[in-house]
Amino acid sequence: MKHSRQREAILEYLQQTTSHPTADMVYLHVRKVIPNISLGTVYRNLNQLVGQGEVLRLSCGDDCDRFDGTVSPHYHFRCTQCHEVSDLVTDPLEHINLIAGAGFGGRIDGHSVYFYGICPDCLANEKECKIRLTNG
Amino acid sequence: MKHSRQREAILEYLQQTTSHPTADMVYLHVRKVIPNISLGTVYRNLNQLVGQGEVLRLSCGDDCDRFDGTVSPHYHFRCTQCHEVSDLVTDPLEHINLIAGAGFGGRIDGHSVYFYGICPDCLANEKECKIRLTNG
DNA sequence: TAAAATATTAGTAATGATTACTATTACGAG
DNA sequence: CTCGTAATAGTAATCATTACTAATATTTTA
Repeated sequence: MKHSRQREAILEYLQQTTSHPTADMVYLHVRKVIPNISLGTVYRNLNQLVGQGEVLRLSCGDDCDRFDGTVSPHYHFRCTQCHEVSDLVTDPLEHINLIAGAGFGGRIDGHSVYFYGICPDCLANEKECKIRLTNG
Repeated sequence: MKHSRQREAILEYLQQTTSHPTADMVYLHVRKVIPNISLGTVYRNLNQLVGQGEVLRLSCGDDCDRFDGTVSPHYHFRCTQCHEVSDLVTDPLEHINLIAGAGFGGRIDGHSVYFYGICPDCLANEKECKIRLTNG
């Protein structure tokens, strides 16, 4: 399917960043290229791209959704301290669909996994704090 | 911790139902016992119960959160057709924390998994439809 | 016990992400 | 080019959730 200029710019940004921006962050960035694009257009095109499987929607329990231009199977990690969402390099766990499907009357098409904990940066800061508390 | 009458009623309802109600559904049910309870009170107490680990919050990418009074480890399935959320009887997959943690600089505290697909009921209806389409 | 301190509430207003709407603009087929 | 369709910008509306406040309930303390 051919993309409009606006949709193309949104997709390009998502494919080129490793962050997992919210709709608002996408809006702010794409405005640098198309200054008068509207937020509604961003939402509409994000939904369309998700529907076509060209973009992933991440709902990790934050107040707002995030979007990911990398559609190959991978998992996500959310820091419970800074709320940053990052990719996790792990082999896909396709077998868990089978485990879950055993004895289930329905059809399992897939799964999404969100790991949570403290990210490397916050962990470093935490340690730093403890050292500071101990020494001072 | 001692619960107020309102919080007790909310917790009781969540522990006794196998559905995974939204805050609004909790509100509607608890109103049968405490008719003038306010929606804000429901939200405030749900947040408090979640914070204390007495209730789970489910964020499966629906527009609104759902709540679960069963806190022992288990997984959830969301039907992409009727949007119903149900429990899935499966062994906990604790080992995937280790798999994911390999080579990751941060600390992984846990994970949440949502399976999706077609639930038994919708699957039955779908088949029925196809039969009907074929025959008529 | 009663008075004072604290916690919780009902009700309502505010917030913020997302969607709906509408008049206008871009664009491909004939 | 001209018509018809699709997409847009801008704005208003929606809906889940949170914030606020004056009033009520509960606990503490004397």
